[in-house]
Amino acid sequence: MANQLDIVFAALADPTRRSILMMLLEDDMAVTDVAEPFEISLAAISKHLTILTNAGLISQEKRGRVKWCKLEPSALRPASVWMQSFGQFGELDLDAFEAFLSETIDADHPDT
Amino acid sequence: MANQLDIVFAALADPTRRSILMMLLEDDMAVTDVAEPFEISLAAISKHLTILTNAGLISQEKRGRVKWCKLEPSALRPASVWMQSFGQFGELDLDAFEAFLSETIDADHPDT
DNA sequence: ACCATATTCAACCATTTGGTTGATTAATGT
DNA sequence: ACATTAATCAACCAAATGGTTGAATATGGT
Repeated sequence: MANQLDIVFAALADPTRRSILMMLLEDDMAVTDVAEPFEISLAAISKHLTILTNAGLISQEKRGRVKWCKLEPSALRPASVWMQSFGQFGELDLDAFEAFLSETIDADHPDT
Repeated sequence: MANQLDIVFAALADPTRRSILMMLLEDDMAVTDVAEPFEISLAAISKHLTILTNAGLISQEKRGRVKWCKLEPSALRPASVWMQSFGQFGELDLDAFEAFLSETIDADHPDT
């Protein structure tokens, strides 16, 4: 019954999942490697990855015994577009974004 | 413990709450009037409004016995900025947005 | 064949979420 | 004073969420 926006926003509402997405910005990763920086169990990470996959935010492809996770940024588009309806902050302020991004990485990534 | 992004994305993950935000795009509204199009109880709407207020997405001001709800679009900025990190869809396609918006209003607003 | 590695599954648990109803508080109209 | 209207509170409920552990399922290396 939940629509795509529900699912995408709910997926983004968890800091572990946002952190995973940030990690995947750099490169595709195996499930075990995704889990490595976090203190929770591999099974918990696996669940988070399922949620991200259901939201379309990542895709997973199994090669051998390794399942590779790949960022799918286009899945964010509907949510991003939705937010622009309130977006009287106009065009993106890239400097503010860079500052925000580095803070976020520090706060969200347990190990970096 | 939850940070602001958690709270904002979680607030946006519910279709009733997004619908309320859309309604408030047009004008400030009293709680009773916000509740009118929905089939759930006034108390449930009141809870949704508390969640939106905690996320900073609306503000509420009591004048007389009426509590007015006002959209606070600037609260969306951090979330919107965050999403741009994945935004290889570049600048906003306004036509796509308009189309999306009208669909969303139809789907989310029970009465319109 | 055997063992190790990668990942998921299943069952469980505590907390949160979104809803309900009935009572309550506060402001207004007559 | 009294009834009406606006909104929240309190107690409760079912379902979803985010986590755990231990077992199961592939796949790969030797």
